Amino acid sequence: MSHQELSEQEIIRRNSLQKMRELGIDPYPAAQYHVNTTSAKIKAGFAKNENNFQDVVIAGRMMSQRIMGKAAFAEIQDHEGRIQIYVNRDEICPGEDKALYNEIFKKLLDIGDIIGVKGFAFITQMGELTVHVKELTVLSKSLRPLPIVKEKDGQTFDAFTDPEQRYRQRYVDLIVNPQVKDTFMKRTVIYNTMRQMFNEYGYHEVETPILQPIPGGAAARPFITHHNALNMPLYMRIANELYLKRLIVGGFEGVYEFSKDFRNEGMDRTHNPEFTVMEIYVAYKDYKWMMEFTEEICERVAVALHGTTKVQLGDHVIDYKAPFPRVTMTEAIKEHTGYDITGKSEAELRDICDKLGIETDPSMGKGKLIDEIFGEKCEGNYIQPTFIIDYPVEMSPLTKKHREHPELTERFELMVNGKELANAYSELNDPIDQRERFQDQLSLSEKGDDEAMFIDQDFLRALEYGMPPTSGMGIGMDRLTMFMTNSPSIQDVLFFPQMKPEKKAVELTEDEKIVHNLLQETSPVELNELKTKSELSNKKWDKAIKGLTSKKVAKVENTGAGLSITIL
RNA sequence: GACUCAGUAGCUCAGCUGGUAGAGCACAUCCCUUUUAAGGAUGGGGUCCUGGGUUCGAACCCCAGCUGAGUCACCA
Repeated sequence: MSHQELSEQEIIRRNSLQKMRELGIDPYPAAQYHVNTTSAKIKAGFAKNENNFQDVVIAGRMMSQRIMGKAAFAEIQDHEGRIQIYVNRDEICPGEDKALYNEIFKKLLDIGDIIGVKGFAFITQMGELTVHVKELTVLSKSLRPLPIVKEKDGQTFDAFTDPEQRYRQRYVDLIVNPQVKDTFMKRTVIYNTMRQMFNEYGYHEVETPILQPIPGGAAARPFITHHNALNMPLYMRIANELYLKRLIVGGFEGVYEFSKDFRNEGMDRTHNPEFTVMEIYVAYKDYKWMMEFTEEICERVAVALHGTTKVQLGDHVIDYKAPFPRVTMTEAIKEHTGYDITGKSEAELRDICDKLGIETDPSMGKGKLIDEIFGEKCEGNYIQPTFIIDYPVEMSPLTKKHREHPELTERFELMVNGKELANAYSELNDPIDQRERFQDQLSLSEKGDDEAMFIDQDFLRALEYGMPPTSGMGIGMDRLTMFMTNSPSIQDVLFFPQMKPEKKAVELTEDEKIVHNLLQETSPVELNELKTKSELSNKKWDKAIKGLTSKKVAKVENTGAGLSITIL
């Protein structure tokens, strides 16, 4: 990057860096810096025992600086918060040489630089707990100015709020917006709470493949990739269900996995292409047991985060106090639409959809139609935690048939705030039934449902060896985190939400611009056609198109039928 | 994918009816030894998202595009 592209402030900071080196200060020292406490520990402990804080060493990022002649105040932010420091010229420079204060601290250090200080804690005349600095060490020079967010009496000034910048430069967001960091700390507390609980129960945390030859366990469009050495397609996993159940077959009686899943579908406030699911499978249990287990998870997580089962979420207070109501899908639909779907045929269900104003298409089977009715008319009504239970068999190909109603399955979804939070079954372990259900999915697929499941022969083989009765459950961890931290968007609970890559404006020559404009009208386009349209000479054409490809603005591909040019 | 809104200094934002681009913070120089969204003085800093068009003249109006956000659709 040339100096011309740098802003004035960036140039000044690079110059400061240079001057620092000239003064014999290493702006990026290698040696370990021995910190002996943190901002939060000083704040928590000073009032109880001042003597414990007469020799403190802390390090962090300088977030503000108030210089008054021979003395100055600054704030240091470490991983637990901020604390003020007091810097006096004659104390950090006891001899004749005052350069460390006059030059380094006052002029060459900037907001954002990382420093370490040694000193003692005291209270200023204004009542602020402060570290009186005896020794100051430069630990890392920052070359870019940070947004300066200020706060007074709970009011925030000049907040760094632009969502695009916050998501693209999450590191900056984390530095200047403490509430953002807090959300991610809470996310970790949620994981730790759940892990601890599962481990208390004696279940094993395991890992299963992300690259799979057959994407199974859910109805979703997968990402596809290619393995060069094997020369075969591989899919990114959409769920881990089928692998975890293989482990139950293998003799584990309780397994769980926190797993990144990938779905090649739309993105919005609640969907990111990669997201995290926790799936757990426990042998000799059924979905009724799993409901109580799920209640315990919710209660423990809420209490770990908030000290209570009541959690604010938007305009609602969600109470995760067990037990949650159990409502069958049939009851739910009857309650919110007035229609009883019991024993209805596909045609009758389609008729109900028409009357309710729900669009249908011929690829939808019975299960999908019922799912549509529920999703359209019922789902949004369940704000407080509610188990919706006993789903139609068509929409649950991996679930055991209901012990009393063979047209239903032993399945529940936990609804919170009108959205699905968890999904669980008494797992289907009859291999012959399972094979038939897969066959049914296949015929759905042939009807045009591109989410219907593939047949996983190896999974069927595993079931044929015998799987104990098992209950399994999955929780969307991102959604759980959103609910538990009152975050309105999934981007607020993912450090690095998926975004389009940043595009830099590229300088184009006149001829390149002509070709580029034509490409904006039609792309991809056949090479000779584009060349004719551009009306450029052979030489100019060649130069223009080579320029565009080298600047990664366009790409030339051999399609077999000829050369085709695509805009990037 | 559709619609709506937005893009101006490092950050947050003004910018009237189209007429030489502004403020606060930050930055630079200076004053000040317990300040605290420090204060005071002076100064520097701009591809007004990009490309066209209208116009004597465009940050502003029109068209196209890019990026983001929101709503909806799709999607467990």
